Amino acid sequence: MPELPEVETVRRGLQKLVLGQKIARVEVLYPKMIVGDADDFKAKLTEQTLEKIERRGKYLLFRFTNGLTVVSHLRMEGKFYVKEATDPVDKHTHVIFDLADGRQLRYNDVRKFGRMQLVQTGSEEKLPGLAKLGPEPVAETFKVADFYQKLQKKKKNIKTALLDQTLVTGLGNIYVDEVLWQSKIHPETSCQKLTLDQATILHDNIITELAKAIKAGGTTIRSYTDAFQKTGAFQFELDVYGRTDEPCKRCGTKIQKIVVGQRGTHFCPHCQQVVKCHIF
DNA sequence: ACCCATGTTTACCC
DNA sequence: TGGGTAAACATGGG
Repeated sequence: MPELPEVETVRRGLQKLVLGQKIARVEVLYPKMIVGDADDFKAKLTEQTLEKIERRGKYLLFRFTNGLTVVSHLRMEGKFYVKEATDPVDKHTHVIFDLADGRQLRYNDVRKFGRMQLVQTGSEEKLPGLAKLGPEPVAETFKVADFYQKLQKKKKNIKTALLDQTLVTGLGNIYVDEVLWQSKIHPETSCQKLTLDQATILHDNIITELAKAIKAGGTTIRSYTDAFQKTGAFQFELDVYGRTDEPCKRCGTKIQKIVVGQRGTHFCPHCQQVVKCHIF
């Protein structure tokens, strides 16, 4: 579910709901959710105030007083909700933050893939997941020249490379299929065979697509909701993802679904052709 | 019953 | 050592 636009939508919702709140107590119902010692996590966060919520790639960064940061990754199905303490607790709720005003910030995750970790603010950049992240997908940080140079060194297909978060951060399976379709690039194209023109088109499409998806509140395919338990609207704007056997919106050819790098991959066999060799 | 699923980390290989 | 790839994580839905 959550790729960058969904994580950003969650961040904005939480920012409105719980900013400035003091943590009265933390309950951890599924300790594996916490990287490190869950008791330590609970003890250190108690009585701290949430000052800011930031985001890096698909990671949420909860900034607390005393230089503490909770790094949270929602992975496939993680969600944050804000509930009254008296509301019934869902069976997939794994962490509960009691707020001083009587409400609770609850972390819910059907598949239990998500993780949360308490670190000293600033040191999150050294965590394995964050250390190798590429630039945020905005014009200020994501530069074509750098993107193209890195593509020249990658020995992978473009879809797998875009999913690994090192060229640029934030794309997941849905948006990768979308930006490759928009750019008329076959998902199995070798990175090294992309031209500077193709890299430029792809770069621009990545920036605009993710910005549009944020504006729409993200994409809900099966279960994504934001902090208000509201679904996104971008699923209505998808061009290829999930459109297997439906006509390509550009040329009418049936959209195909194949597997690339273990991931279901949608593309138009007419608009997106593999570059198999260079003819000089 | 079997296969699939929006993501990352780990183990293993070259 | 660095890069690439497949399995692992855990659960629900079609």
